[in-house]
Amino acid sequence: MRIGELAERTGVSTRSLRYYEQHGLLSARRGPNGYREYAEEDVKLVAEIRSLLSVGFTLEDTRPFVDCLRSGHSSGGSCRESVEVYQRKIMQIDEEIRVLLARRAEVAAQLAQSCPGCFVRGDK
Amino acid sequence: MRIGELAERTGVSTRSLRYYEQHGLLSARRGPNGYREYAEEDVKLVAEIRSLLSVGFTLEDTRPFVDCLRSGHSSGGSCRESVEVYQRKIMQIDEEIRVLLARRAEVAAQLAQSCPGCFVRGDK
DNA sequence: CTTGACCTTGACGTCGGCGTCAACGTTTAC
DNA sequence: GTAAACGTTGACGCCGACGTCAAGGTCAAG
Repeated sequence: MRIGELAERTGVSTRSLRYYEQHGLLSARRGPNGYREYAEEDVKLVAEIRSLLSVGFTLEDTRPFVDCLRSGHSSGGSCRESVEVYQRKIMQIDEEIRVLLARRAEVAAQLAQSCPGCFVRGDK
Repeated sequence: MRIGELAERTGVSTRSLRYYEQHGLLSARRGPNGYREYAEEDVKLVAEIRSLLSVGFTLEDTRPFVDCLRSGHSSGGSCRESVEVYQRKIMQIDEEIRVLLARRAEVAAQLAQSCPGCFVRGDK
């Protein structure tokens, strides 16, 4: 299939598909006219990439998952490196949450000081 | 005082001070040689800006606080508009936290599926 | 007088994941 | 045959808060 069809079937722009290829996450045979030719499996690769991006992974983070799928595994997450990325990511998210909670408290404290009568939904 | 001294006293780069001025948050008299001349109060203005930036405010967000200080209030947060920004910001942080918690759960679930034996610190 | 520490404006680079346009070749439908 | 709908590469724009040159003017100390 060509890039337009892959784009339509995955709901991803052709620009993004070329971008992924440029970064080594996707690869395509080339037809005699220079057009990219994709295989069925590429639909799954793209789906995996988008799924990971949507939960905050960077493109780099998705690489082990893509490699994992390419190497024959049915799930992109079932390789050691993917699992490591999962774990790093969770720790990273936890850290971000900690930062946000601290900020939240700090801002709420400043608000309380500037405006003693004010309160915020969620505070007790 | 000139820009170098203000930079040193506030711990902010001269580049940042000029950037704040460019965006209307700081203003300076000009000496006969074209050099910026700052007043003592500007130290407080800069401190307020940095304090807010450090808890995740954008430069735009700091404007009401700066205006508030300039209009004579002793605290940048004691004006109506500042309070509104505080409240918007808290709601915004809460939303980000919600998003992160959802992502965290989603990633942890995928990890658990790909790697049934794996667990993450913080999960019970 | 000269060095060098200060100041000025202007403008490009950073980071990521693309959107969007340009300028062109190919295929498909009528 | 021709026009629309595809494909190609290349390159700039975006967002925010600056860092970092470049190319110059100003001023105090020796």
